[in-house]
Amino acid sequence: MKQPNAPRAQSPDTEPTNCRLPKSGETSVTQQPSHREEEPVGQRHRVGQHGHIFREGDCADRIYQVVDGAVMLYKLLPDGRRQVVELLSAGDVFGLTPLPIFDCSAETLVASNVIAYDRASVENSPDLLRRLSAHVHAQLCALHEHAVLLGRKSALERVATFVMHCVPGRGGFECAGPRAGGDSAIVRLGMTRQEIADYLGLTLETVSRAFSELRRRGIIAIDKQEEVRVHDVCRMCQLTGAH
Amino acid sequence: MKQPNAPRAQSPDTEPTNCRLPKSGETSVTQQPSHREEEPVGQRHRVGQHGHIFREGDCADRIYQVVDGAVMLYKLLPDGRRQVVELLSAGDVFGLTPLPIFDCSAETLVASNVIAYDRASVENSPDLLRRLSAHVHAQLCALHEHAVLLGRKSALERVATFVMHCVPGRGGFECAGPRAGGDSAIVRLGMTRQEIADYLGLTLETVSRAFSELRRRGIIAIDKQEEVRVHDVCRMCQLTGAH
DNA sequence: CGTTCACTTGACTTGGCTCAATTCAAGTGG
DNA sequence: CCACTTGAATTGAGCCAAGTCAAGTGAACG
Repeated sequence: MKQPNAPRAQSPDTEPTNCRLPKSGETSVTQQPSHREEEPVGQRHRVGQHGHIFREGDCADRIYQVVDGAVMLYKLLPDGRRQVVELLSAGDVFGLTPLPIFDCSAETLVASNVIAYDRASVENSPDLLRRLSAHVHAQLCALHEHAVLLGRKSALERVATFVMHCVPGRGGFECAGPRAGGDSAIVRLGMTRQEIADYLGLTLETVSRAFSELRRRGIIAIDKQEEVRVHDVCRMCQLTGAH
Repeated sequence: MKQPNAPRAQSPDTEPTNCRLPKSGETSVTQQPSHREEEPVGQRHRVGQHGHIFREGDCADRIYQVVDGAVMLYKLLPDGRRQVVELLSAGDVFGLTPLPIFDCSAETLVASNVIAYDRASVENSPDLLRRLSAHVHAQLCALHEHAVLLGRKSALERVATFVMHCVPGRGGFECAGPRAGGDSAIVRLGMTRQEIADYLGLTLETVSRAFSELRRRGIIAIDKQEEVRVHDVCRMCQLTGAH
């Protein structure tokens, strides 16, 4: 047998154009204030929910940065299996590749603003390159972390880790630790079970079962399907496998 | 149950010093020719087989680049589960992190030469930063690819993918395709089954079984345990799931 | 020639996948 | 306001790929 959800991954609306966003001077172009004279300007674009910014294989002549919103990068195998390889938020950079084509597809999770830079000009602007690098290094570490999740964690640990990532300021390098007296948080997931599953390397059923298990244990409550109330953040953190 | 090989991952020789390599001017320091006047010089170090360059949590005041040899980056979970997050060869960059400490450990697979740059000076040298960036972008794409492997591929597909990565110039962006008349190759793995397993998110037994299965199918022959003869590269490539 | 260390193989167990209903939430229209 | 549709999430039953545990094999070395 092949493996997980081969026939289940939803096939996105296919319109194989080559560059989704309008080129310079077509629509919604906002000049960014340049830090120096030679600083390349980025074009600011608004992309609606579930809009594709580019697809795997498209000509990679631009580099993007998230201004606000949320973007996911994913790759597909020929038989339809999908893996979400990165979840991006404000500041994160995407579209980087050593090849002339993108290695993955980029789709917004919610309506978002992104800045598009000309690839060649980024490589010639030390200042911009340096500013982007800081974010890229953070993303590298996030990818390392995610490899551990995909390679070594159980389903429950994966879901617990995912939920913890949605709790701001906890579980990271400088976690404040358990706050005394009601260490709870309300978390908006902003993704369907299928999207979460494709990010965590699971099936949507397994993700659902993990949420149910967490609820059964009294660690979370599911308010509105997309909204999770974490009763005890610290206890949840224990379940991630990282502590 | 927790999950895979919790008690099996070998615990490396533990000597919790903070910076493994000698600082400037201690041993084996070779000045690199500087491209410009202000170009920061790197210190060249020779590291023996299975030598640690740094460990997760060490003070991250340097950035490294592989000159020759092979380096693996890995992370450990508190219970001992290990995931190899990157396999690096000549040109690859490591030690990048937004935090003041390394997010993973770096260990050589074979005796290697690496260049160590002062972190602060790299961030101030546009020229060096640009040169490193090209490699970093390639590594980002490799991490995306690896996330697909870890999240969505079967054991046999993972091992087939791994072996294909060891065949130079095949299976990539511009694969020449099946060569007429005896499309075979000899591949040196350079890793133990345990290391391969920790890279592929499997157990060493499963890796062993996958190799045996490939041999049973007549696709490979195992000459000297570390050396694999691939009889039909193209047929192997089919098994990776990517084609 | 025995010890060691890495690898292989077999028997058994199990976590997560597959398939198949149900349930739930949010429209839509009569 | 209530039936009906639709899409997402949940739950259950059964199965299989990969993990665990336990021998067994084989090459390397003193």
